[in-house]
Amino acid sequence: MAAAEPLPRRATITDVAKRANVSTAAVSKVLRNAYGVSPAMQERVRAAMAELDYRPHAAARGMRGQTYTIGVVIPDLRNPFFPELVEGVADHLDSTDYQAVLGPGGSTAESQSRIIDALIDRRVDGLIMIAPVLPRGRLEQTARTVPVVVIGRHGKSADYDGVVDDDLVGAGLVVDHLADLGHRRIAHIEHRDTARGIPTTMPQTVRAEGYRQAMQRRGLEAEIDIVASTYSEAGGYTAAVELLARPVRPTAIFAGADVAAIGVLNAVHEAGLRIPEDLSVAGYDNTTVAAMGPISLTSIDQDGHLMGDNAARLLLERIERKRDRAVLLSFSPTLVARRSTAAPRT
Amino acid sequence: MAAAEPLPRRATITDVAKRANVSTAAVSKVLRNAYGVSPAMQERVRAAMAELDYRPHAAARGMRGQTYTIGVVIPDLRNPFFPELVEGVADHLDSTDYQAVLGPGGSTAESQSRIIDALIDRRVDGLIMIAPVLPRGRLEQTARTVPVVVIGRHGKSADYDGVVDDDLVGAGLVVDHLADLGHRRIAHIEHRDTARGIPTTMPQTVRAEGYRQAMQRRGLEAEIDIVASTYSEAGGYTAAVELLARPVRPTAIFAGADVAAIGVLNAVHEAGLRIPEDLSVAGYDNTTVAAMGPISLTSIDQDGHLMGDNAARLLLERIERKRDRAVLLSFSPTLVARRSTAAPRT
DNA sequence: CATGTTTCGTAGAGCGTTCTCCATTGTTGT
DNA sequence: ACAACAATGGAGAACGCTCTACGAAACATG
Repeated sequence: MAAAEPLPRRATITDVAKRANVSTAAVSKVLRNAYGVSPAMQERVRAAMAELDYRPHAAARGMRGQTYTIGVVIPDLRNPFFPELVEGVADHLDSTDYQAVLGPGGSTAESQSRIIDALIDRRVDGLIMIAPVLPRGRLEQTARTVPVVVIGRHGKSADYDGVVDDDLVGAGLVVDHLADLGHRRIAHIEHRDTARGIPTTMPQTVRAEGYRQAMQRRGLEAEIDIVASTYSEAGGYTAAVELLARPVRPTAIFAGADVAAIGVLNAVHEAGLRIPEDLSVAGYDNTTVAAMGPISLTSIDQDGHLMGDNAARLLLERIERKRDRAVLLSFSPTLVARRSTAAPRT
Repeated sequence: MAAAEPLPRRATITDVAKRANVSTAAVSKVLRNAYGVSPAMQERVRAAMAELDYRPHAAARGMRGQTYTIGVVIPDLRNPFFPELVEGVADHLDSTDYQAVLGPGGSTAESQSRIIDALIDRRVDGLIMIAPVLPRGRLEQTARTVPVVVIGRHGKSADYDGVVDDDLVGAGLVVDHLADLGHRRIAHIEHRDTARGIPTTMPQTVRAEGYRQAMQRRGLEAEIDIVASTYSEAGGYTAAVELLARPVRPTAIFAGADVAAIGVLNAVHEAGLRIPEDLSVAGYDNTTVAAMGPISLTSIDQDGHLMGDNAARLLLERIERKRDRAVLLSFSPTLVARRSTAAPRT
């Protein structure tokens, strides 16, 4: 509307300094609320910043100090559990000067590596990695360059902090729930990574192990039946097809992830069987889909918001050097029973 | 492993220059493949970069030149359509020097505004905004500061480019599909924003208008029945409850978004009605949930990948000043018929 | 009143790039 | 042979901020 806005250039620290009749150093101090500035000067500088609508230039700050930017590496935007984590992180950071930025990581080690480098090139102050598939060595090497918190990898490390769901317990909850209902032939669908390495620390491995231990605990070791597939709709589908073709069918299927459970549902549907009358199905992650009426999937709920919140807290502690030892936080999940599980027909 | 890595400091342009026995200016030229570099020097510099494992420092580049970073503002990570767009953007950028970074925007104008500022403070070269809820003025003001492409807002602007799905056509496809099946009482669930402003350019408004026009075209203007609610599971649920309580029930419900359709499914389920025998339900967006066996929702598919790809292309054109006029690309959606729609019972 | 001790404020050198000149070549035209 | 010009490489000033010194007060101490 206005005819001539002569120079819509952004105000810099120099502009503010001129306006307030102080040095740029002084303005910088106010900005970082560093030591050595009188209330009077505080006031003047803040006023000048407000008048000029000044916002510090994060990239420029980064050249010497911090960027106040946290990079979050997220492998798969489609996984409905991850937004929960991100929201937890973002909410925590809202009360600080830091800002989260997401790097779309992709699901391969190469693409995740690329994104991590890209974020470091952009000088993030710290990195939160959600379920990274990187080899441990790469993780630790990165963690020595920049503060890192890893979400969803078990194994402890001296170089980074960790936040995990106790998948061992979670898998146990499912088995107990099904066994309590009277099931004995409880099968499990596991995610078997074709890639090399990182065996025991990934959630899928721990979930399978939890299933195994719980089956033993309940005296069902003879019924242990694990199908290796992938945590995806297609993976769940093929695994279910395989299980349904067994001479003696399982009466319950525990899929290691909700997405896979959906695939199971599809297969069961196609086979003309009914849930839960003919077969009980349980998932893991308690994603929003699980709660949907027509699906109503029994699942394990992890408090993603809480986990994200804690990850952010740990990272800030690390960035601000308030703590020297590495930490691994483990959160206990809970079971949410829905209509996809019931007592087996006798 | 190695006992003494004395200085794991990152290599800078100066290190490369020293190593190759040239000036930093020369290295910079190679980096930007600018004019005035002999093949011999090219070679030497590239070798030095490789040996030192040098990666340019995006933040520092930004001080004078570009950061090669594209900000993508995404309002809701839970919306399963958005990852499609992001993937399209990321794939396009993969073949360039640019890198996408996501800003978790939130669904309010304030939070989106904050994120946009935060990204600009971090000196992104351009911004892709996914379905922003900002007032048009704010959008254009931002667009005058930094190159912008907006996805999912109809209205044309001189200051930014746009990429949209032709929601008018999409809504028409649904009505035609249902009318062809023999339905007459086709109700529509609209997202009515409580916030002020931005009326005609938002997708929801266009979808409702498309519904209206199509109903007229099919001679069903007397049956037009729009319930204002929100595009969410809860919103779809309450709207459906309202519709099912009508003295004369609709035989088909066209929810403006898949999430809302899920809510409808829940309500119908609870009411003890069957789909599609008692009621046909259609959604919009063809999210992954729609395809799931137990849900099998007829929906409108937009090619998110293609839209994201084009948004990235437009943005790069704008950043590199290859084009002066603003552009609005409109993509035609297609209908995906599934089991949630069928002929009404006579 | 000379001497410490705080407290407040500024100068000015970086941080890792880009980019505008400018200097030095070698090549061409006359 | 000499100007004119293209091609190549480098010097050095930005960019917007932080941060280490250091100076100048103001105050307390003996």
